[in-house]
Amino acid sequence: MPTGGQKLSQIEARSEAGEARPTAKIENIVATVSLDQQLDLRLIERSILTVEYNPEQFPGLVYRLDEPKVTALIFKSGKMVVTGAKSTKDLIEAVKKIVRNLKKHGIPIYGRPKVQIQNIVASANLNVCVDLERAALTLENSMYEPEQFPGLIHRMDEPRVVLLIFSSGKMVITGAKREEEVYEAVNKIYEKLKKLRAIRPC
Amino acid sequence: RLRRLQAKLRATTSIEKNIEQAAREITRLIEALNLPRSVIDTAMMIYRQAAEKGLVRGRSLESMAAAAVYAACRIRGIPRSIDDIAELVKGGRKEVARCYRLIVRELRLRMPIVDPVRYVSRITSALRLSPAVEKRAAEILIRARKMGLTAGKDPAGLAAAAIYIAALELGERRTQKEIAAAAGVTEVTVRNRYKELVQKLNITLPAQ
DNA sequence: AACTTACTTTCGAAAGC
DNA sequence: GCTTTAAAAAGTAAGTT
Repeated sequence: MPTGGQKLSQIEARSEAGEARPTAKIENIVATVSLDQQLDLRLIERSILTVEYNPEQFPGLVYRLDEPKVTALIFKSGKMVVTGAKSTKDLIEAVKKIVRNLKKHGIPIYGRPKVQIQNIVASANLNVCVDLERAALTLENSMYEPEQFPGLIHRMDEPRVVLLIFSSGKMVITGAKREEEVYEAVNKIYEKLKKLRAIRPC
Repeated sequence: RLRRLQAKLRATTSIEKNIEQAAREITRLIEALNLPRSVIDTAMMIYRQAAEKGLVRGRSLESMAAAAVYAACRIRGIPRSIDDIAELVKGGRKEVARCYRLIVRELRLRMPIVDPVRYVSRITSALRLSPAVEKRAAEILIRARKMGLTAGKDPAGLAAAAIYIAALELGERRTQKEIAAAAGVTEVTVRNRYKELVQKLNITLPAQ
């Protein structure tokens, strides 16, 4: 078990004994932001030429920021969805930049934006291969349909996340609301696969 | 209390009528796919359980019936892809797949993992290959699975590659194009699987 | 045959059809 | 349910060169 509080991404892939250790990386954070005010999307569309806005197709206005590289969907209710951030810091920085930019272009913003993380997507590597057939037969709440998708889909109860596990030992974790849940899920699935003897050397 | 009884009776009648109609649809699909009659019983049992759990509400009967047939084929080890079945209904592959996942999850069905060996005879017979090729292809697939080469790969592609190799070994060569068409995968997939099997199983093909 | 691009699966929120 | 966004995993597909 890794040292408490330390992020898996900072932990070495292998201990001195040579035992494989999982590594994880946050790939995408999806968050909602509330500005608590109505917005005139047509005004934003006229002021900022780089946005996309097709209300017939989708009610949100698409705003892309280069640094941090995120995409925001802005709605007339003053709520938005920000996707693409690789860290909480990037997310906060991006929201500040977007609000600052709107103001700079003459769109008045009154209150402080309220940010809520809705989903965290991460990739991880157990650094050992997984016997998917064995895992599929012994792991609860899992689905493995190689005709349709090469990964085993596992719905974990606690933390409540979904994992896409591949035979290479690499995986995708999604549905997490806190970064800690990602590391918790990776450690938990690693221990469980070991217990089920569904781990094999690569 | 009479009202409740009537409502319950009405609901039961409604479900029974739905199941009757589904039985006709399931029979149609099974005949169109040339599946053994025994699959009907399994598919009907699955559909009935799904209907009784209320999984049919708001979903097309056609797609749910197709999903039940696909699940029945899986349980009975009959090699039919979800596309083979989905192309016979208007909902499309995506909806049939969604219904199938719903059925498996809600009824907590333990689906056996698709065995590529099951696809072999279907492909070899379409190409008029000998039983010897069939037997050899199965051996290759069993060895491949033991070595962990089949995880995550499309069983049809694996079967196609094993047959390609077995046919070459036994002097009954078929082109990758012919085999790919019979298996319902692309030539690129047959080639990729074939290369990996030959390399990792140390298979030596006859010269030329 | 290589490359490129693109689609399969998973997740969540937004507003409206 | 759908529409739109982003991102990863590994396999398969399709179009070019």
